[in-house]
Formats: sequence, structure tokens, C-alpha cells
Amino acid sequence: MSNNVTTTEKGPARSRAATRSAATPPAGEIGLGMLPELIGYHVRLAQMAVFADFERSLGTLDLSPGLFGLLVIIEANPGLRQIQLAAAARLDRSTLVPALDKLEARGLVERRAAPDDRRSNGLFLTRPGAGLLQRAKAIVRDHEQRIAGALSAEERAVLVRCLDRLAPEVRES
Amino acid sequence: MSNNVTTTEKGPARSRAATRSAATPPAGEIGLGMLPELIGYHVRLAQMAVFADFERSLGTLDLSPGLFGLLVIIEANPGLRQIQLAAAARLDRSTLVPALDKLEARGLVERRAAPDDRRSNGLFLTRPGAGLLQRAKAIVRDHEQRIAGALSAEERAVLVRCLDRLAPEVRES
DNA sequence: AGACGATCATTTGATGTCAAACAATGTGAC
DNA sequence: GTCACATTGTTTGACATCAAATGATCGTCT
Repeated sequence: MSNNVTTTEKGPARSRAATRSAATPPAGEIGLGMLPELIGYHVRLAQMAVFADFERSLGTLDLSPGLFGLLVIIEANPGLRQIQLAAAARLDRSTLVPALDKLEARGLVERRAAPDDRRSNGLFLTRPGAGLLQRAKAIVRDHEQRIAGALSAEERAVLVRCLDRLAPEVRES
Repeated sequence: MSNNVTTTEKGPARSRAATRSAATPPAGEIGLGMLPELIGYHVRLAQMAVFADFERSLGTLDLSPGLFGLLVIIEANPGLRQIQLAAAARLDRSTLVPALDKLEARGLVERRAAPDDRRSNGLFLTRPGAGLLQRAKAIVRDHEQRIAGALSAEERAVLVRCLDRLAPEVRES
């Protein structure tokens, strides 16, 4: 079965093939059209490269960039509610549930019933969680130097400032 | 309610809470710890903001940023093989399959059996696909102006050059 | 020619994400 | 006080993505 698709058409589509020679890239290279003119394209490539290195670095601790971010925010705000953590981490609150389940199952985070509101949980790092986070932070600082090593301190500052000014309409933070 | 924070801890967590005052956010605000010091954090926020605007802009044409990119690359390289498109778009070839299924179902793209290799398909824009892409490109140019409107041409160039120099070790392109 | 490994598209499974629906709880209007 | 509505965490469903396995085909080596 396999080929569901087009396959054996021979008819009208043929004419389009003629245009091909005109737009064909120089040789074995693949053209990207207007994509390199778009800032979002470069942002996406940078994001993928940075995250790949981030993930590889923290792999030894079995932490993803997302989980690391959650630990950092919880450490900075002990007792945080899930909905607040979701907002701070830019995640949907439903996305947070399995992530916290994982962290809690590993004994890194605790959900304690909030005293004033029985709907919500207060989030806390356990002692092992705090310890792991310290090691993770050191690794992340190394990672930061590695990925931004080609940029001077001033260039990094300029980069961050430009990034923060992108798409101001869409940012609610 | 709001202030989750310090307040009602009594147990062992208290010691940690002590260190907290140093890093405590001003008031009802939620602290982010070291995250804002990380370039990857700002890249991620920028990516989310840019893609949100991108998606909103192209929503009228029912195109996602990813599908738009595929159309652009196919237009620039008629007859491209799926594996080549996957590499150019930085997608796994298995991810490409449902995406092309969608584009083909909408009559925007054609998979034609390659003449020289019966394993692979040549990808082509249909006439409606090319027409839709032209409209999408115009929308994307508007989007580009909107998201980068706060940056001068020179700043944009600097931004892109800095982005492209991030994580050089991980980039194979 | 035949056989073995490589390559291409696809299928399947696992994961991360959002959105909608839900139950429990809180808040405000009356 | 009671009832309607809002909020919190969770469950479920849809979707994008990667990775591994599969079937068909290609290339090569002998």
C-alpha cells in the first residue's frame, strides 16, 4: 500500500515543473527564500541551538531546561501557587501538572496544602531539590559561557536588550 | 491572598526562607532567580512573542509559521525531496509527513513521484499554493515590520549577527 | 545476477504543549 | 444564609515534535 498520495498523475501538473529550472538553487544547495530575512527565523535557530546545548549540559542531572526553570522559580518564591508558577514560567497550568508530578516523584519538590485556600498548593523545594538545583546552576553558568562565549559582555547586553524589544505588542510581562 | 511567600512556614523550610530575603522580589511580584541572566531565557521569550504575532498574522490564511516556512522552501526549490525539505526546515522527516499531508489535502502542495528514484517524492507548489504563498509573504512582511518596528535597521542587523553567533558548537548549518 | 547494507517515506510510540471540561473550593450579591 | 459565578488543580483530547522500527527501493560488491 504505502503510497497514498499523488503518485501516478501525469496530467496537468506537469506545466509547473517547467518553472523549476528558473528558481533552482545554484547546485546541490537548498535555497531558503525569504526566511533568512526574517528575525523570527534567526531567533528560532538560536533558540534551538541554545536549548540543545542546555539540554545536553543538564542531561547529566536528568533535568530539562523547563524543569530547571521551574526549580529556579520555586527556589526564588517558596510557597508559590501552581497558577503563579505557571504564569511565571509561561506555561499553561495544565502543563504544569505532569511536570510537578515528575519533580515531586523524584523528591525534588513538595506540594503542601495551602493553609488559607484549600484549592491551591504551596510549592517548596526539598533539601535534595535545593541541592540538585545548586549543581544545576553551576552547570548552567558553564553552559552560558559556552554558548555566548563568542560575544563580549557588551554584545550580550545589546543582544538581550534588542531581544526584549521585539514584538512589544504581544508581551504582557 | 496573593502573598504566598514568606509568611506561614514554620518547619524546616524556614532556614531556606532566611536566604530568601536576599533574593526576595519587591512585593507581590514573583522573582525569577537567575533566569533573566540567561541569554536563552530572553531568546525563548522573544521566540514566543514573535511566534505569537506571526501566528496571529497568518491566522487569516490558516497557516502556521512552520507551514509557511515549508511553502517558502518548496517555492525556492521545486522538486525538492522530503528529506531535503526536512533538513532545510530543521524538522525530523517523520514530522514532515503529517505537515505535507495537510498541505496536500488543502491542495497547496503536490508530491510527485521522482522520476529517478521511486523511493522519494518531488515536492511542488500548486498554482493555488503559490498564490496563497504570495499573500502570506505580504502578511509576513507586515508582521516583520511590526515585531521589529522598535529596532533600527542597524540594530536588526546587529541582533541577527549576534543571534547567529550563539552556540556555535551546536550549529551544523 | 544476487545479496547485503544504505536511503526514503511512512507508521508507531513517547513527550511536551495548549485548550476545554470538570470537581472542589472560594467570593460576592441578594 | 444561599445561590450564582470565579478560581484552582486536574483530567482529557488534540497536535507538534523526535526517535525507533518498517517496507520499498537503490547502490554496490562480488
